[in-house]
Amino acid sequence: MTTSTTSCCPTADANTLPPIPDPEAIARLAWGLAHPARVRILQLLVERQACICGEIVEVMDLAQSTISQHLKILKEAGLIKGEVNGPKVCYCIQRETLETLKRLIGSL
Amino acid sequence: MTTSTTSCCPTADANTLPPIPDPEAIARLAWGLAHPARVRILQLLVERQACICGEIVEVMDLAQSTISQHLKILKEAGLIKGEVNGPKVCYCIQRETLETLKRLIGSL
DNA sequence: ATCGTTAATCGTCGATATTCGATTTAACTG
DNA sequence: CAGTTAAATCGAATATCGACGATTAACGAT
Repeated sequence: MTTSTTSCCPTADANTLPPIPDPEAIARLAWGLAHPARVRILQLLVERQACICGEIVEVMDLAQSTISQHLKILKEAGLIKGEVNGPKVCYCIQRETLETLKRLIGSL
Repeated sequence: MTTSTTSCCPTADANTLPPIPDPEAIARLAWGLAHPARVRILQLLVERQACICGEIVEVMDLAQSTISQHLKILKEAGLIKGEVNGPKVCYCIQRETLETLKRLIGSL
């Protein structure tokens, strides 16, 4: 990475200057948290280990289609993943992405 | 806080169950980072210690008015503050808010 | 195969974001 | 005071979001 002109400082810059993270990557993840309903869903999924879509709908007085839309956004951001279980879908946090987000925010 | 019916568990819940952070507070801050241009501005302000508005405009090919708008949003979110310096305005990160954001995200 | 349940998708509406050029405001300079 | 520079604000066009009800799709059970 960086370059292949390895004459000087072969590993230094890679280690000492963590490249500035892609603003789009941060924005994309932050966007997942940029709505109270989505934050609440994430909090729910953290509180319980996982959660059926229907339970989320019950807790959060918003229409089922609206919740589904938010779940889609969270899924596209990679913040959650859903596992089909018969006619139900069980959602849970995608831990790695959440850690990535924390690390990226931490870089600021 | 909590309530004033102090009969049982006077301090326990406040200390052992860090209350679930207000989703709106998280969303409001995350919203500030939910656009690549705003992330880049924040990165600029971290990289340099502070930055004149004009410098930001030069770096980031967007119209001056657009940058000004993003700066306004960041300021309203409390993520930056601007200090008038003659005809110029010098922007810098508002450290406390950024730390708050990190802490809130960390709570997930 | 049909029904009932669960979740995703579609279509629409109003609200809000994003961007720009043009104008205004503010402050220094000669 | 007139002129210059810097930044904010205005106004408008476009795009995207957020919400909902209605419909569709997927699956289990009878």
